[in-house]
Amino acid sequence: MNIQIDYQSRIPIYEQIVLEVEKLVALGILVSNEQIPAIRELAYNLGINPNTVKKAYDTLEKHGVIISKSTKGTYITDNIDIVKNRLINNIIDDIKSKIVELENLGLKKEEIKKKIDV
Amino acid sequence: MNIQIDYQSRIPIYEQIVLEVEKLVALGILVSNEQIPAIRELAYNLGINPNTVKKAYDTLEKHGVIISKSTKGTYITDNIDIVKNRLINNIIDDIKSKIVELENLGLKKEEIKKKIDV
DNA sequence: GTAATTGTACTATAACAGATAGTACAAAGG
DNA sequence: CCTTTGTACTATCTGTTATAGTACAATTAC
Repeated sequence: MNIQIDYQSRIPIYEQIVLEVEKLVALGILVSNEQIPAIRELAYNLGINPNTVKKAYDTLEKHGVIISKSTKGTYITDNIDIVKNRLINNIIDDIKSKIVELENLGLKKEEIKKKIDV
Repeated sequence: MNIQIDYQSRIPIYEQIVLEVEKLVALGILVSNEQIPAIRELAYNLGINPNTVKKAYDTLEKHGVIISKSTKGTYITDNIDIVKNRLINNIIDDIKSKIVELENLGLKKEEIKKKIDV
């Protein structure tokens, strides 16, 4: 599993793992029912502590992205579409709120459209 | 100076002050050469430590938003337009990168346009 | 069988950024 | 003088993040 961590980032490592896995799922790189690396394995590969990976996996399970099957490993949920849609909607909402910010600063929709070139 | 701080936010207080002041400047609520509250005064009003406000003011001065005049107080720069334009460009860049994210997730420009309703 | 691997669950500690507390100084202005 | 201003320290506290280490039960592989 190819995950990129920025150790200088303000975003905690465990949360970067969450975001990266969700992105890989949304991109279709990780598919339904696929097994993802064991906690200790991913920790070793990233050069970080297993507890940190565990924390990320716990969050991902709470988000409904993965399912841990006790001694059998951890797997991607079979409901990828929900994950993808949630991700897309979050981004859309971000964009919308930023457009409102721009409007508050006096920009008209036409100017915004021109600047962001949609 | 009406500043809103979210003490639960992950964004540090001093940085929230920076963002809020820059927003007030961009909105035209704070105008060129206007004096802003003394460090101790704003700290008292917000119920926080003067050192925290000092850190925010230092950052704002580095950003070219305010100028401190030793014992005479602290003032808004006379070059508000630069501050405003920088703020706008930052938001635009944010939006652009999020649009790229959406495209990577398979959305076409037309779909994006429809969803964000620009 | 048994050794290795899996997720899980702890406790303890370290490291870091952010925030607070307190003190002090020089300069300006009334 | 006294107050207010920005500035400059040191020390400490706090909460989050991350590490270290250990242990256990269940499954898998050989």
